[in-house]
Amino acid sequence: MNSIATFKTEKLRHLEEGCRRNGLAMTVQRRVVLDALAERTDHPSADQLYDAVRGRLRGISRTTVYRVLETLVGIGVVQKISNPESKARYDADTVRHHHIHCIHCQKIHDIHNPAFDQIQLPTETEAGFTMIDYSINFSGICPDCRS
Amino acid sequence: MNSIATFKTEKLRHLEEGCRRNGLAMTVQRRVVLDALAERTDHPSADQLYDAVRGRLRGISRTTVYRVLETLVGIGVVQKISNPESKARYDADTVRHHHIHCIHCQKIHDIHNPAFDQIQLPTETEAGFTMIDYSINFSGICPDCRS
DNA sequence: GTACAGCTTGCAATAAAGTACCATCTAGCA
DNA sequence: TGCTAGATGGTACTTTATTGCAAGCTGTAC
Repeated sequence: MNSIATFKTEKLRHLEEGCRRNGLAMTVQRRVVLDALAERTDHPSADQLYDAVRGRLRGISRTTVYRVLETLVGIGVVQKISNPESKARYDADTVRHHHIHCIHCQKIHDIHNPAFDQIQLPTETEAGFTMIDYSINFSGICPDCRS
Repeated sequence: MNSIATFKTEKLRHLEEGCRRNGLAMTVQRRVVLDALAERTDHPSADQLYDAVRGRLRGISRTTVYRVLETLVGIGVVQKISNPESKARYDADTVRHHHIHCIHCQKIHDIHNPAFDQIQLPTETEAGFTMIDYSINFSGICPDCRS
């Protein structure tokens, strides 16, 4: 019943494998940042993650958190979420899923619904892009903001 | 054959109506910023738009461009595009359409394809959000970056 | 276990993107 | 034409992100 713990273990293996494949070191910082991200579903920004991580690894620097996140994105262990705010938000879940964001408070919630995964991904658009993946961005108003 | 000119005229009417409805003034700055945005399809950032607009309205300030864009978004004449970069990008096209962005150069291209507009928009998700709209974000590699 | 090479980190400085404040100016209206 | 609310310009500042470099740590070879 501890699905977060399972997910974290899985992500850690993902990180080990990614580091090995890319000749990168398995540092404490990389482990801790990934761990902190994997246990939340609110798609935090780099600074939010920095705040969370400072408590558990004294002395870690803000720069490192930014750099680690970029590295994790680079090796595919973490993804950056598309959002209309002016800052990066991260997600440890890298399998295709979708998001709904509240237009008032900018909260982002996951949508795992197989009905939305049936979109026919064209191999080429009219603009000549090579398609890789897609994700649906729903916009709406969250329960907290509806009052 | 001058569809950009037609679109600009249409947007200008849209702006007039939006200003009237909201008790806002029709300033030159608002007109020029909207005009500059309406003639491009590359979803520029506020600073890119500032550069474009400086040439045609001497003395316009960066602050004003940022403010005008927020106002235009507020009255629904312009929209902010969801993107994984850490800056806002704007679009004068407010009817539902989708985007593909190049993971290398961050170029964003429009996708107007009725096949992608058939998604069944649930009235409520499991998270209790009230749904408003959606947009599909495709990711891929653009022709220029494929070399 | 020790030592080495190279990647990583921390810190400080800097850049980029966005916001706040306030005096001045302008659009819209009588 | 003159008045008034609201908008702009300019500056200062905040937030978010990036760069450069010295010191430190990871992974490997012995």
